[in-house]
Amino acid sequence: MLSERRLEVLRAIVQDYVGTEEPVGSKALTERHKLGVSPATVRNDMAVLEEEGYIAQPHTSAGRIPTDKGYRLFVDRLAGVKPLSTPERRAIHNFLDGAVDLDDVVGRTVRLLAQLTRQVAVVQYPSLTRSTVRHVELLSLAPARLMLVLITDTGRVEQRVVDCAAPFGETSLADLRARLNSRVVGRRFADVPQLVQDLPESFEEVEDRATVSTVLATLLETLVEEHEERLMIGGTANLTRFGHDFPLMIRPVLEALEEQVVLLKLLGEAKESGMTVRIGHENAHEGLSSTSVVSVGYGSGGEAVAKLGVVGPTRMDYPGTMGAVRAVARYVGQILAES
Amino acid sequence: MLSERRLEVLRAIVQDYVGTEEPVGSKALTERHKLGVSPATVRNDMAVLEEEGYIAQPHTSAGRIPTDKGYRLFVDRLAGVKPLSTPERRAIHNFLDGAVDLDDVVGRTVRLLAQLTRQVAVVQYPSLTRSTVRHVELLSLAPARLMLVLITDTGRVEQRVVDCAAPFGETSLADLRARLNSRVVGRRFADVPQLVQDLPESFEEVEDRATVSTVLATLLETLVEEHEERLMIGGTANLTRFGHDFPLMIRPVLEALEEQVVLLKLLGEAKESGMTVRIGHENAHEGLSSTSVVSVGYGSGGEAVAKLGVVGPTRMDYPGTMGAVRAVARYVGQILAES
DNA sequence: GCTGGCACTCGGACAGGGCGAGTGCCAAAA
DNA sequence: TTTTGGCACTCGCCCTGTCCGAGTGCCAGC
Repeated sequence: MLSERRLEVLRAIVQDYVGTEEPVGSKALTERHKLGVSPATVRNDMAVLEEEGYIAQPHTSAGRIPTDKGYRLFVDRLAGVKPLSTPERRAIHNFLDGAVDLDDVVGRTVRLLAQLTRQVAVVQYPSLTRSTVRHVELLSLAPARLMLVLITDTGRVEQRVVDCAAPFGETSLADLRARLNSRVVGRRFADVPQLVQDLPESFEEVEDRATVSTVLATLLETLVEEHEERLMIGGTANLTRFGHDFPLMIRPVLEALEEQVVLLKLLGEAKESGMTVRIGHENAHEGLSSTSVVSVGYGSGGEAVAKLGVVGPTRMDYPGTMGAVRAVARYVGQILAES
Repeated sequence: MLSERRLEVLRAIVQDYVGTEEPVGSKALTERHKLGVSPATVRNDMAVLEEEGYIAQPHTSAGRIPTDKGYRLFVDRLAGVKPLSTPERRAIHNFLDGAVDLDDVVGRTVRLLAQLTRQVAVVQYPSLTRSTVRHVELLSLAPARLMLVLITDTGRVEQRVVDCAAPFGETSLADLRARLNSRVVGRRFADVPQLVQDLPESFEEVEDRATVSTVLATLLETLVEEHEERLMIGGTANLTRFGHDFPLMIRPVLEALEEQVVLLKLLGEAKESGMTVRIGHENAHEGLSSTSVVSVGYGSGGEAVAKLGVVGPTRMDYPGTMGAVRAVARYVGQILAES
């Protein structure tokens, strides 16, 4: 177990390194922080911290930098979440209040997060399966061609064209539309499958039954498809602030960010509730092994319907970033609840 | 006027520089290309080309590199458009054929273009104003709340929520829906405003007239709004192949790419028909002053409904890039026409 | 357990020298 | 007039050696 002072030394190292981007030595530490001990003592503590794997030195005769394990300890035990300043809060409100539709909300959120944290922001669209149905619409585009439109309580709209084997009459269409809506409106998407499974049987015409089945199949397919998991990223220009070695780091990160699948997995790995911080090698994807990901769920009501977060160098201002991410997530939740 | 041989020298310089990324000297030129003259002659030609501003030398005693003006001449008079290889064509088909909806088409196109050209790809969604209406749908979400859904022949779907002052009955709604569709289906969006302007008057109830006006206002607003001009970008990881000085160049480019407005303006400046190549400082945005943009319109029928293109270093393989951009645009056009 | 002192290590910055690619100019050849 | 070979010159790059200083580890003393 590390003594209180050693933890204090680690905290100081992290803070200084995040600020200066340079390995921090014992002398500088004692000058900038009131540790109440001499550099020599700090050196001993550093030796222990290094022994334990919390810090490392890039080369002999250089200062120390925190390891992933060091950041982990810092985040878990040494750092709080820094609340935002009043101007920052106001900025969030100003920025988000003018949004007109869901695309706009997500777009603004991405830009806001990127600006606030000065890092790469990732925002997932509210997931279908966790939302509730506001309305289901069926329209006929051509005799044997329907369009299915789903509207969620988070304002998301999903549409899909359905080709039927046989023409489907207007009355049957109205009928199906009414029944469908009466069953699913207000329910969670996750519950939809079992709510509609017996619908085809209630139609008399054989052809109609087939059509209804096709429509329902499309509906269910829409719900499970990966396509539901859209996301938006922004602030990639902030990658240039990565550090001196950014030319080497930036490429794998950009590549990872281009792969929606990777990002979705990244967010998917985060805890369901509360904020998740994944540091360096804790991220499965190796392109992201020198980045940290701070993510949190957000939602219109009590529970999360999607996640958002930022990706930045492991050497990031964790308290500030966590504060910004949390604040934005909360406010986006409110916005969605209102709309 | 430059002699034939001098043009040949310029062409050789561009080709070599694009290939090697290094200033090219007179000796190397004569070795790699069969110019039939000695290095000394080439030196004289180079002196003239430099005098005229087509090439420049980064420092004394280094080789020459093409200037923007040099690339311009190269593109205009010296280079053809390189047709794609058979495997490349096949790749386009394979890649694009599986698309299920418009988002998917655009997404695949972006990835395809980025991969083919190894540069940053930008694809604009088919514009509303140049598409034709396939269907207009009105649904009632709540008594005084409607949803307007627009479907275009290019498969694009746009929806908007309309809040009305007064409730709007089901019959009025059906009535409006029918009238609206009978007037606009199959027409170009650009013509919609004048086609619907007298609709409110045909309703008897004063309240209904107000509602109809509101709905139409929203409809027209949807058409003109910037929001219509969505686009998707991809392949930003290719920016790392920019050259040795990429750490300096990449930032302004990333910043420019984040600004949809900038990109839209960029594409907007391109010619309506045929391919447009903007080289270096020809681009208005200064962050892009060391990049070239190759863009072209694409569309489902004869005329262009949107544009797509790539952004890369001025030192790019113009013939190859132009070939890829043109081929992709053509095939996307076909895909859209079929769907 | 803390502190001051001390020798040691090593990376980074700086300067000088050699190398070589490339140039410009010029006089001679075609 | 154009092309060519020759030649002196320039200058960026790389390699080397040196110096400097920050930072370390260790140790003896408090």
